[in-house]
Amino acid sequence: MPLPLQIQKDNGIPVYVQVEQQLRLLMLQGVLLPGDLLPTVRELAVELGVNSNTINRVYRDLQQAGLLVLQRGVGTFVSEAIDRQPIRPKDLKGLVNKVDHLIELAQSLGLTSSELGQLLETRWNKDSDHASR
Amino acid sequence: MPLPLQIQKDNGIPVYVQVEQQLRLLMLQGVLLPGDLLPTVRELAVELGVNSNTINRVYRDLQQAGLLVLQRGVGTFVSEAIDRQPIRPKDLKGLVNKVDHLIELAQSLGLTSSELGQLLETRWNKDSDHASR
Amino acid sequence: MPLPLQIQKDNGIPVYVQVEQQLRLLMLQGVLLPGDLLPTVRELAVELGVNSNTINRVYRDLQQAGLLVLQRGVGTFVSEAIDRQPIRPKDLKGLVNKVDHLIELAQSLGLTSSELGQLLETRWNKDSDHASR
Amino acid sequence: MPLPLQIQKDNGIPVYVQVEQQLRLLMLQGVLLPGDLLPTVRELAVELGVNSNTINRVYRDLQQAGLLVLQRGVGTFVSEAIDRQPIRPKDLKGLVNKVDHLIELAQSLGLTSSELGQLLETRWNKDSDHASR
DNA sequence: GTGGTCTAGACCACG
DNA sequence: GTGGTCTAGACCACT
Repeated sequence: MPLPLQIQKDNGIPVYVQVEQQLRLLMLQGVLLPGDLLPTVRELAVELGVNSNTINRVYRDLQQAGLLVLQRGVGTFVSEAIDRQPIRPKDLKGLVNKVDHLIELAQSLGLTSSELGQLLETRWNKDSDHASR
Repeated sequence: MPLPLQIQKDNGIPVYVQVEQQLRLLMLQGVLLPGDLLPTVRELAVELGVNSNTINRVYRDLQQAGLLVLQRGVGTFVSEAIDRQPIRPKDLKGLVNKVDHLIELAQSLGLTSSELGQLLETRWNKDSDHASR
Repeated sequence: MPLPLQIQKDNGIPVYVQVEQQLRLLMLQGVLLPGDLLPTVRELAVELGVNSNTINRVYRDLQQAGLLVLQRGVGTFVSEAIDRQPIRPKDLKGLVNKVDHLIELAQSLGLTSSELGQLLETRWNKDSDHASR
Repeated sequence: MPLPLQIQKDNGIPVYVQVEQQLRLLMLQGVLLPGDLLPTVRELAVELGVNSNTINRVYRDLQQAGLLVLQRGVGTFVSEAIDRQPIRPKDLKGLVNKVDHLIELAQSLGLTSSELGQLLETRWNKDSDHASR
């Protein structure tokens, strides 16, 4: 089963960023577990319809972040030594639930996705401001 | 009173995007109301410590979006004819409340800001997928 | 004055690694100081006779390492916030002196550069082994 | 007694290079003497936890370099006819001593292993430049 | 004119 | 067959 990755070309966000973020999310969700073998660079490139250089960069970046292990001639694996545990399914479910409710509310108020995202970021930073003072 | 704008240079998101989004949010929140006079391009540029070209672009973009009106020799105003009403303070309060709770939850689970943002975007698009089917 | 960079193509070590290492060394030596403006991506590429993508990668890697600050449309600078001071000229001189003596000795014994390098790495790791136990 | 070989996977340097360099060093140090029998390809592969193809390549390379002799059905031996004498224990001791002192100094200055290696290489080449002029 | 992304394709290094 | 490097060149985003 191929990974559930979807990219949007020409939405402004670089493809490699999109893929990286989605892979991070999959690891966070426990869909990708430590030791798992990822698709070949070329495979994923074909699957997503992008150049293999782009996937190359994705894998490399995630390796530098300590999330993947690249073995030349062998393949690419989810790092065994991720210092962070994936979220427990129950917690994840609760989180997604809240997110969905929030989205529903925002949409009922006529907000766009980016507006909600901006609001979220603003509030997040506000919190961290307080925390760091 | 200066506008409550905060930008982060070198966080990857273009400055002009940050300013645009935040101005949109302020209008949405009713902090900026139709007819309000905005700071001069130069004033705002100095205040934020950015190139005035950048603010120029912000104002231009928002004018094209119909949100601002530029009157040469007079100043820049929030458009009187915004087709969309700002959110009612009560609704906004409820929304921000939910956002804050969500952030709290996400932080307690060890998520980063960008991860939560990514999750939000994923779920938002998932919804729209359903809606469009 | 151009930066004193020299690369050897086809010596096995990737060009981007060579350039990165040499730039790091220049910062260490204080030849490149915080705030200094580096050559344009394209300039350096031409100067070294490589593709600009390669230099692009060098700058990007060093940015991720916190050593450079890239400003689109402006240029590339040595980071002001390097947490590490360049070596004092006096110390550097002493170090280079020792290095030169060591090289002389190694050469008199008929060692090759890579053999000395290997010996150095072996001993270095031996030390860290002890230290970490 | 097994050979004192240590490899680090995923440190960027190919495994076969690490093994080759360390074997060369052992011969240089006189740990491996002409006529000595080396471990079987499979043995060494198992011991180091690498693919036997890798060890195969190591032995092949070192044979081509004239350092090893492969006798089918018998085993692999250190060549009797190495044109270069191992370093005398006394000289080696002196060299290692200097290396250790250098490492100590470099570490006290906060250098990393690779930085010192880079410095060493730079100086080495500088010398050869002079010599060749 | 800055840096940034992406492509198509060649060639290399490793197993 | 893996991943890795590099090129030439196009096009984009930002100042």
